Amino acid sequence: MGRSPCCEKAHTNKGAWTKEEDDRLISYIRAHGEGCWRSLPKAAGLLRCGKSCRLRWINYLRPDLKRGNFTEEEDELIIKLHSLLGNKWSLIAGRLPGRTDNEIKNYWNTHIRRKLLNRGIDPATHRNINDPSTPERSANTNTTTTISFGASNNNNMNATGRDQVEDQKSLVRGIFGCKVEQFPLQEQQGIPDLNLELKISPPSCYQFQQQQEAVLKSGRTHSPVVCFACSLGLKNSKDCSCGSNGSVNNKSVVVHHDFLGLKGGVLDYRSLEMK
DNA sequence: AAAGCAAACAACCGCACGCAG
DNA sequence: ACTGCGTGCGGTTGTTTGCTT
Repeated sequence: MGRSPCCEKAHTNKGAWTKEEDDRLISYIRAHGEGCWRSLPKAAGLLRCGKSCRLRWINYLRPDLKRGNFTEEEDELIIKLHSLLGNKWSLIAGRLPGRTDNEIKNYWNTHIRRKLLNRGIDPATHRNINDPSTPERSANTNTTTTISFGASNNNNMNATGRDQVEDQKSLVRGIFGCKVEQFPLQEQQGIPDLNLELKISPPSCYQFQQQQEAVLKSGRTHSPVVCFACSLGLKNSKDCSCGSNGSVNNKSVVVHHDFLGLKGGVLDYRSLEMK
């Protein structure tokens, strides 16, 4: 038996939303909050599918949306993030406050794709179109692309390969706000591949302890120490090694790492694939 | 002014996933 | 373990808008 349809299609409106429908939806959500989209249309007196209501609210009616043109900085950030994440529009949107995945997706398809093509860059692979060594990588495939930083030590690598590795390192520095060289153990042992399916694993407790110890040894009282669990909004979780009050042994101050540039849990961590 | 075309935007659709029963 | 529900995501399609001829 198939699953039941999300709504009774025969009795729902489709197409563009009217001002009246918008007002009804806004006032209902203001009064009752988001959630239970399936029952919302009936409760709000709307002849719409719940999914349609959700989409309308998330993409156009939410009060925290930033409307208007994308800035040059936003353009470049989207390009960077897309090169790292592929068509994970919701993840990219999480890095751009006030922008929605749908908006970014449309903007990508109408503006940025052409912009990259004009630069001679393949928007799917982010590599030079004329470079024959470019590996095929479609954003729609399920293939996993890995960035192997360890390969940077390979003396046999050609100049293009080294450039690409440096680009990738630079990209990770830019996006994640850290230097690859900050993880000496990983350098020694060969840095594990960065899985572009974004299966991000928190750094080991050992790394965090090492940072703490270094701070304590240095005698600095306000040296920033990163807690990755907190950076993901997982305060007080079992993976949180800093404590929720932001202090470590009453000596150093933990700076909740600006993971993907989202301070203070702006990003709903559930949208990150933590595997 | 009108037709044709392309770009931009809004919305829909199907699928996948997490969760509760 | 299985099933159904609710929700979110990404791809695609439909509509509107603006430009060119």
